[in-house]
Amino acid sequence: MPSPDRPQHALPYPPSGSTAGTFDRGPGRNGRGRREQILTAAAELFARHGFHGVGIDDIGAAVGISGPALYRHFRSKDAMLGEMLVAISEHLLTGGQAKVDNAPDPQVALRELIRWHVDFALDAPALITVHMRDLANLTDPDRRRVRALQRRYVEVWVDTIRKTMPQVAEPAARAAAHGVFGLINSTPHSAHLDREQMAQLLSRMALAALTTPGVLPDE
Amino acid sequence: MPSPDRPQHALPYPPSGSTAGTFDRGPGRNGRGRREQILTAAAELFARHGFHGVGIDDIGAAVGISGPALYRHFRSKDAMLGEMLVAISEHLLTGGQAKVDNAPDPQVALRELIRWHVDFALDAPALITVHMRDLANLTDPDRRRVRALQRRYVEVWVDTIRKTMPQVAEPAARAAAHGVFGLINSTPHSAHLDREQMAQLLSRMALAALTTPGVLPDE
DNA sequence: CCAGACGGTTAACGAGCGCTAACGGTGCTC
DNA sequence: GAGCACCGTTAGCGCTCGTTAACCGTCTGG
Repeated sequence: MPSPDRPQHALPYPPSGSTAGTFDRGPGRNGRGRREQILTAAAELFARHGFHGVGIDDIGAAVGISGPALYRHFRSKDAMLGEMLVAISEHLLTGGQAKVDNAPDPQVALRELIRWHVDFALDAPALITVHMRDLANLTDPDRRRVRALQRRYVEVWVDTIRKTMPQVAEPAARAAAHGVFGLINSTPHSAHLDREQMAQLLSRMALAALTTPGVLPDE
Repeated sequence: MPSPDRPQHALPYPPSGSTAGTFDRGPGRNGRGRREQILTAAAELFARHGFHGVGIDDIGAAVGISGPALYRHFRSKDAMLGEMLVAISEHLLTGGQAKVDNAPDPQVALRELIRWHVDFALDAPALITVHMRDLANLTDPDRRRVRALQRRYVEVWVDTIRKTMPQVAEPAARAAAHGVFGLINSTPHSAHLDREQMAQLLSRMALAALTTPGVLPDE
């Protein structure tokens, strides 16, 4: 890892601050908490140093265990990234779809969609970063799954955009949606406003970019 | 490299399409062309597979030579990335600064700035991708240089934004600038429109996001 | 109370990869 | 035409890192 902030070496047993590890011993009753804890730590590290810039030992150290112990929870390092990105993509899609389904009209749907994505980006900047950057490091089947989910998520946006502005051509709507993702996902690069200000700013920029008359071309 | 499109193995000597390699033999008169050719090929590969996903042999193969031959032109693989990213950052900064300096007023300056960045993103999508994704893989000194150049480029934007809208607070302007970068840099993810349509769309989205009244908060 | 799953440990293997070493051919310059 | 800079080549070293092997304490269910 070339970057600074390399995680320290781990203590032989869970460090003081560890919440899990005391209540979830024994067969069967654990698993869930530990796996999530590992994925969270791994996401943070992947976001900072990139997938290949993080070693298995680093991830282990971040949760207070040693490298190879991770293989009790995941089949491989690739599987960690895969599970992480598939989970994000599914979360984004189902949440976005739900927002649209529950909205009374397309205008509200679009605002809700924007806010949904903004909230996610602000609450999980590490996941957003990894999601944007490390797609290329996925296994082929994992990448196919993630790509498929992404495509469906984009379609939700495209449909909503075209319902609010029926004269916009589909390719333009798709390109605009990608642009808005880029806009909103820029959040990890600028954390100088507080959360609510940032959410408002991004939401308004996104809405203005999409709905200002004359921006999206008529077909 | 996990992804498809892995470059084929190279022929022992420059392939048919090679432009350089025939005219620039001998001591002294070459160098420039070859280095650029290598950086271009490397940028393309880095963009597709990530810095660590590309081997020295892959880069060599892409320009028709074998891996270690690259060390006749670059000190190390890190140096290639470093030179690449420093060059981009300088190019972006000096070009952007020039646009602002030559503009008659801030409004025009902002439009020119947007168009400048859009053109660059559309003409060099590989460089943009690498620039966004592989900053973490730079050597510490290289990263410092790139970061410094980026900061200055952002300042050009922040100044221009605040000259057109003096009531906007600096942190908000900075966050907005980052957002617009994300918007414009999303271009590699959506190449479904032709160049000019894409340029217009991105420029208008960016301008609307920045200048629509009520979007950027008053201080 | 004991069988066994769970979830840790350390040691070590093997592959991949960046980089160096050693060497050779080509074409310019004096 | 001797010398040399340039720019290739192949062989191989050494390190990093993902992964597996072998082993062990702890807690639980029958």
